Amino acid sequence: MSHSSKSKRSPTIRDVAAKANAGRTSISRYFNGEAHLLSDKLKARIEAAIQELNYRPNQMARSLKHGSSQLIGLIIADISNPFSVEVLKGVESESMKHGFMTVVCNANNSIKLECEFIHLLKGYRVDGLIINSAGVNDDFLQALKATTLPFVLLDRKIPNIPCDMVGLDNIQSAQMAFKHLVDQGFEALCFITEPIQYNSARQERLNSFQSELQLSPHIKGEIHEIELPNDSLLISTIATFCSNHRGMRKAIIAANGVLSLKIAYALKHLGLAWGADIGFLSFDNLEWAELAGKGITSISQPTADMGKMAVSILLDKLADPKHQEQEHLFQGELVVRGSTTL
Amino acid sequence: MSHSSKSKRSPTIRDVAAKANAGRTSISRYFNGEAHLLSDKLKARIEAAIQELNYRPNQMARSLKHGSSQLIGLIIADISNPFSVEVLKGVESESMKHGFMTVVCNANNSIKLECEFIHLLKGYRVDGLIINSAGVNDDFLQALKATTLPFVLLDRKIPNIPCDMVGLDNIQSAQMAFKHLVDQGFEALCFITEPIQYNSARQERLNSFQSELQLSPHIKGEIHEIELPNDSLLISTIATFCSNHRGMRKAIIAANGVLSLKIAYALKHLGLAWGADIGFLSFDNLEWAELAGKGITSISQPTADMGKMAVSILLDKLADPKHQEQEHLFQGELVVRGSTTL
DNA sequence: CTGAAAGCGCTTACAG
DNA sequence: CTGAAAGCGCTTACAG
Repeated sequence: MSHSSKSKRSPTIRDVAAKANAGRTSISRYFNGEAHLLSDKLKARIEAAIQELNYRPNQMARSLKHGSSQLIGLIIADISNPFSVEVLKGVESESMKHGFMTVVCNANNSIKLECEFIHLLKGYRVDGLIINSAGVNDDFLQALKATTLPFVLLDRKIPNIPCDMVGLDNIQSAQMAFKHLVDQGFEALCFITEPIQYNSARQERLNSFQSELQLSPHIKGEIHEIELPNDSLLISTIATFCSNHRGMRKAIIAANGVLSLKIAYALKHLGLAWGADIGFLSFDNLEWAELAGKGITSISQPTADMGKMAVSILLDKLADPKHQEQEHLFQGELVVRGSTTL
Repeated sequence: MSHSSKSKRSPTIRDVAAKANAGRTSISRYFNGEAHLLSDKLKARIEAAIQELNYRPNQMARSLKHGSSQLIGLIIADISNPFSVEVLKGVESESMKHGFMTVVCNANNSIKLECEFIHLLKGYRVDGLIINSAGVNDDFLQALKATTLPFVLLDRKIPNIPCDMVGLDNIQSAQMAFKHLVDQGFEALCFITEPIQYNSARQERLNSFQSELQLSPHIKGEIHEIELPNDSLLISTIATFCSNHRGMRKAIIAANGVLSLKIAYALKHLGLAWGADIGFLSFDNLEWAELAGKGITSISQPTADMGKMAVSILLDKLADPKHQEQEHLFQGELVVRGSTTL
């Protein structure tokens, strides 16, 4: 009984060898960069047989024998986040360039699912992992450790453990955001983030904001952690912030793009126009940032480059498992739009 | 020499068998739903050994033997399109539910890359393919045929060949869009699409629009195929459309979401406010549709459901290769916003 | 330049 | 209830 959907099973190296009147070794050589060792006649027969049978080597068998699957696992915290999509594109193109395929898994913001993916990917013997973690908790660390697979962290890191990682320079970025708002004459700033626990990027952005605040006593600041989705809390938080700072020039800072979308809706709901009634600055550049109202000032990240860099670091690690851990931080770029120029 | 990054290679079924003082068959049974055949004592020893070694079966070996990889390949024309992301989420969640992993490939709108992915995925012996094709040309059909893999088409179909496919009811959707605009009193309609060649969805939307136009002689209509990116052509096309129809109530229809974004920028560039100076209707619902100007009226697709349905049809096909081809069309939903209520 | 044979880590009849 | 052995489709020493 055949397992393939069509009646014929896929041809194997054996079939090709038979048809080409050659040994299996020669077929294998043909596909493994050793074609030059073959005589022209043999090579011609092999090529004909491959053509005729439409043969493709079975990667599963290949991986099993060779020990490497030429697969890179990419675990994404939330594929709905445009940030992640751009990262994915960078990872995929760079992987392909080096002969690897990417297996993308969307953890849907669930650490549990993320751990499951780690195990699944290990099962398929991916050569390495690139992880934009949904959250670095103990379960996650446990799972990661259990795989013994080389990995690179993206955007988020593990506290107190040197790891390969690529991300944004959150300290610099938050400083830049803060400075820009102060320069624009804002006097009261409301920093809103999703829960920072288990998430180093959010922590760094928040901490950096807090430090700046302490250095600028004349600026009023508020910090709020809000777990999404929670539109009503978002709305009431902003409303309260506004009523607490009447008469002052106020601005909101959204710690990431997903939040920015929600905040934009909240502001709309409250009838507050960014760039007129209130300032608004967003981490992550959104494709619609110029279209909404007067435009939304953003901290832009070189997302695709971050994906590429992650692959590059992973390949270093694959080539040399003892390679020193690398931490590559990219600078954020401030894109000024109407929302912060009252 | 070890291939793993850490010094220890992964434990195999052999190691577990040795440690549990059992045969490999029993270990295999334990992992294949035949644990009930094992005596409690044997089972206990096996579990202990698995724990101790942190053993996970090698899926590559499993696939090789079993003939099925439990992998579904998903080829996406353009992952930057939010439509695709939603589809991906549907496909992934439904696949997982049935014990399959999804291997996502982003063709980046390149038919060439798409063909390459088809071959690569075949190499890894995925059990089936879900394809949101970048374009159905001869190369694509050739590649698809060569794989002999079961497949389901998403959003786009192959002319003249019955295939499993899921997509939008484009005829109905375009009619609904047309009717809505006419009902709102628009007199001149400008339908803009990316090139329709090799793309059934675009063809259907365009054709349906054209048919409606013929049934409504009092409505002026224009149709434009524009290959992206081409901001200047977009701008000049719209400008010309407007000057050709002075004094009439005008509206633009964007054939998909990617185009809508570009058109929104073009309108902004021209200083035309949708919902005031001109009407604007978009196929595909965009997350920011309510935030931009007065909001953008959209034809919304049940994208995640489409992904799930695709998996479901593929599984039917896997269970019974002779299963009758299914074509599942979803109804579009009109979401009215400010852009079409002048 | 070429090929036979062993073996990668599993599963599945088959035998007990 | 349990396990030895063959074999999935490859690659890699090894031998000629």
